[in-house]
Amino acid sequence: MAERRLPPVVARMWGRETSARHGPRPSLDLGRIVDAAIRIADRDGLEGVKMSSVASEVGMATMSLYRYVGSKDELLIAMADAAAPEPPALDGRAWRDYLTDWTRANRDFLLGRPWLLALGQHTPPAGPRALRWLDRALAALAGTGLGPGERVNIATTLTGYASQQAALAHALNVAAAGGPIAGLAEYGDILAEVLDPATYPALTEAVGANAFGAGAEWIDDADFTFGLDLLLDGIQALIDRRREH
Amino acid sequence: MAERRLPPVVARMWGRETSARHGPRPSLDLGRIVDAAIRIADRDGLEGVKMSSVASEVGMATMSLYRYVGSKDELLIAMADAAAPEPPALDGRAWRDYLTDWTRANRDFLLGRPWLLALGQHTPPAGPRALRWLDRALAALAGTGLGPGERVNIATTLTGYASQQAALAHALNVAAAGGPIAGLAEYGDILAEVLDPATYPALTEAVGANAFGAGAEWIDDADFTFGLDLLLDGIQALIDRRREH
DNA sequence: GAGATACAGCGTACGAGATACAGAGTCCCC
DNA sequence: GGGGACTCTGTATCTCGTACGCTGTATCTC
Repeated sequence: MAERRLPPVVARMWGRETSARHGPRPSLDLGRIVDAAIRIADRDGLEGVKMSSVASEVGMATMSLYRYVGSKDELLIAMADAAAPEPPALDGRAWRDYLTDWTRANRDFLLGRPWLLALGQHTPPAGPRALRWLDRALAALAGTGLGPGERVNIATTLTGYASQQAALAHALNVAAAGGPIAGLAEYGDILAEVLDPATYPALTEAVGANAFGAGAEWIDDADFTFGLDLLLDGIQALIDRRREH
Repeated sequence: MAERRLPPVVARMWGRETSARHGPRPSLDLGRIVDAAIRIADRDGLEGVKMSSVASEVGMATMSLYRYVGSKDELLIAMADAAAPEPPALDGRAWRDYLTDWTRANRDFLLGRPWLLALGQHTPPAGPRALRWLDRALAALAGTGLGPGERVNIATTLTGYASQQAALAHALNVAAAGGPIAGLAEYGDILAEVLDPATYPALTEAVGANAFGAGAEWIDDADFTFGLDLLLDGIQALIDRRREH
């Protein structure tokens, strides 16, 4: 088992720059580069983020970025963390109240920066922002009598729920704005055109009942709340079970 | 509002090949190409899927593929659909029984083909396989008195839950196998090294309590079932509410 | 002070990979 | 039996990420 170190960017995200002993001082820092990259992603989407475009945004040569990031993937990791806002303040609220707010805020910032969804979190959270989110959720669950592992588990599940909902809502927004499929109504039309009722009986019926037509319930805020309440109810049940034990 | 057609691959996925009137018959079909691509992805991961590697897998020149797919992205869309197995058979089971099975099967095939997770479903399902999955879930909910939109919504939520869980489990597997972060224990060590207790009080405590150490509860099958039951309980509650109305 | 040295910034070059284009062969249709 | 659409393919191009090495500079050592 080889010895593992922090991925270099992660170290830099925490300000653990190896203090230079010799040579000129760096004229930039990771933060400025990441901010520039985020600005570009907000404006042009993730495909606009190229090493060259980021470099010119900060006014440096392309290769200069590699003094700070090691690879484009590392830059993306740093972006994923820095693009999140600060988590909502706990303010002594009860766990359920707070976590509702927390999860909604989580979904909302993903919707505001949809390129975060395309990034896909393939790594456990290790940046300062992401860990601050995790910390607040754990703090909210402090008085519940749940074990530390359970609390982490819950926070993770809620994060997953938030990004799932964000991805869904975003897919719809894209569709409505004229993506490959124009919108829900179009989607229903396409299905109707293509479906064989023998192979897809239930779906055919749903299409016939206009489940995909305009005004159909799909994912909106009521759905978000509904699903979230399911999860929170379950957590409540778990707390109760632990308490009587 | 411009007229929308099916994305070209989708049409081909449904066998809507524009029947050739002149010229030589195609020596391949989309299915063979997609199968080859899936074989490569299973063996070498998603990075192994290049137009050139797929082409040589089917024994054709790279550019020949473009007679069938239009672009690499289209190929990926077709792969995403074809890589799913058939959904479990309903066999007259009750909705809850079936959907439990359905959701688990959904998670499992994602775990068996982790590159599907990296693909990220940015489009609503439109392939034959994906729609068969949707159809079966809708069928399972047929007798419940829920509206068509609600049923679709439920199926979507469960799919999301399955992929969320799969992504989580896969991230852990990668970590355990020596990804950028070696495993949970290492993760805890790293956090311990980096955290400032003043800014991350609850997290620090969790790390201290070994929430990330070996043997900590995280995501395993019990967690999957637990979360799933939460959702299903909620669905049951919704059904009951609709019934009394 | 006067090197020595490590490190910042950057120009150039290379390599991978997707895809545009054009030519050559093939087969259906009239 | 000729025309034209359609298939297959080689070559060329374009976009990007990034390795390498040079140049200058600021700090350290003596």
